[in-house]
Amino acid sequence: MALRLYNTLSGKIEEFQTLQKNQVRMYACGPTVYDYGHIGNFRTFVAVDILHRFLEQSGYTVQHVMNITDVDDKIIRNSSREGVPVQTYTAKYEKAFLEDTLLLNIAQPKLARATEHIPEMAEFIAKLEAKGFVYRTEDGSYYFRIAKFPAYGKLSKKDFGGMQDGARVDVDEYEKDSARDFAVWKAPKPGEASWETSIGPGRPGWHIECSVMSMEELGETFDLHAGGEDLIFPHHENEIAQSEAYSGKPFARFWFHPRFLLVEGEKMSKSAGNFYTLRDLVLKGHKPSSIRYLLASVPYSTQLNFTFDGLKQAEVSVDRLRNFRLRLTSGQFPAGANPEMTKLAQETTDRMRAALEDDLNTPQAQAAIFDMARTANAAFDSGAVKQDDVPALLGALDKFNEIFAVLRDDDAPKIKSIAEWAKAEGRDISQELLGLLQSDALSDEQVNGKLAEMEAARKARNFPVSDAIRKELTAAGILVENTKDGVRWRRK
RNA sequence: GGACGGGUAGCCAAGUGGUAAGGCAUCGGCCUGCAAAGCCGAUCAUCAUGGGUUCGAUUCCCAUCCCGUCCUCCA
Repeated sequence: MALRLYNTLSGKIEEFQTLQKNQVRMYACGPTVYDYGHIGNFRTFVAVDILHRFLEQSGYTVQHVMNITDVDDKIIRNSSREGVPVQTYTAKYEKAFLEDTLLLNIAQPKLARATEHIPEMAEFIAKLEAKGFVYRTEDGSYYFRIAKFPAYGKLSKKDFGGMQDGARVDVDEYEKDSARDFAVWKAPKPGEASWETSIGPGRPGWHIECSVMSMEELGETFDLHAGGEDLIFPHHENEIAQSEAYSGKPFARFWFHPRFLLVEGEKMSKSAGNFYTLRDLVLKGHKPSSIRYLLASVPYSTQLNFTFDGLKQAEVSVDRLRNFRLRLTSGQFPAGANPEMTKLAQETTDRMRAALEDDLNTPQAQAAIFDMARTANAAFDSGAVKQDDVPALLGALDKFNEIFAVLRDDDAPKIKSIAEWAKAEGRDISQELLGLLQSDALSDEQVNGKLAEMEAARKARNFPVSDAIRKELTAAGILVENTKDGVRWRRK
């Protein structure tokens, strides 16, 4: 079997195929760095990351490029309002974005910054102009002539054939030949950032950077292009027009568009008061792993309802799997092997693979691992898990984690950097976050020392002392479990 | 208004032409010095509403209501 993916271009689920065997070349639209990333942004980036990880798990080498849009109207407006150069302004948010992706265990793609490719964009536009796809207006802007590109609309399934260019043309854009034509290059305006180039001064239009950078990094035709569903039109439609007009060849073969999320059942918006950046959530005391898990719990192809209740549930779910893993790594098992367990691990791995191959059905993959955990936990209790079964079970869990990336107990160190940032920015830090930070306060040695004391007290049946120590450790975010095989612990 | 996607238990949700995964929550039990973790059992779904097709629909078709995305710069 192979991965079957919904392709926006064909409007169908298709078998994913690459141009070169075992190699994927993909381009994902990244952030416009004008503010901190919100959870909607990260829903998209997590979805793309899951695709990336599953492709690697499937044996592909993945060449993954992501743009950083570091010049646009909003950036120019905000930076001038703050009185700082564009680069200073964008550097801050780019840094924050990259830290955020680390928080969520998003594998880092190769980055391509718009402002570092301005000369190439100018050349690209010059060639399009030479081919007649682009025209220059009196003020020095350049527009793409949609009428020259009959396939326009094939991605968004819009029919522009019957469109009449009416008299209803935007006042600012009176020079365009057709209202539908879009800017590939914007003439400079007083006080705005602009670049001197071979086609004159100005700055790039919104779409040109992606055409230029993706083709530069991945070739004129590559395997997959991703971005939020809102980018289908006009952004990706325009990219296709520019790129295919330029090269005369098909641009990306697969188009991957994660759907939007809702927050508490409603559209996320600042005015509705349900707008959250990733950092907002962390400051409220939510773990990055819970957030990632929740974002991955609904297929990318359907809308996700992001709720705080769901976030709590996600944390408990992740804990369950972490506990299961702890049992596997710290337990003592009778010698030998139980074929049932090996079979269970294999079936689980197969189920997860089949689920993900089915257009990345993440909840079914999760169901498979939970089924395994339940069955294996029951087998644990009855002593039916043997030494030789452990690697197989752990292996299935690892396969799961290669995709979902939530099982490491590393939330506390990650949160620490956010807490420091919050302090520097003068943001409020919740009690919950302070509590989470606690779990990193004691070193492994200190924890083990306390545990030794506790065990000694328990052996002496000095329960008041052992209970006091347990309480102390719990307060420090350490979960202690006493089992018949001895004591084990992990950071909550 | 047009195009498209969705409405499944208290919550998040998968899925199917033959009455429905998984997680969370709730209740009871087992285990346990306590706790934690785990297991077992139970409760919980007329699958938005109204029609139609069919031996049979939650799954296909139509209508209605609701939600979301896009219809030029929002992931």
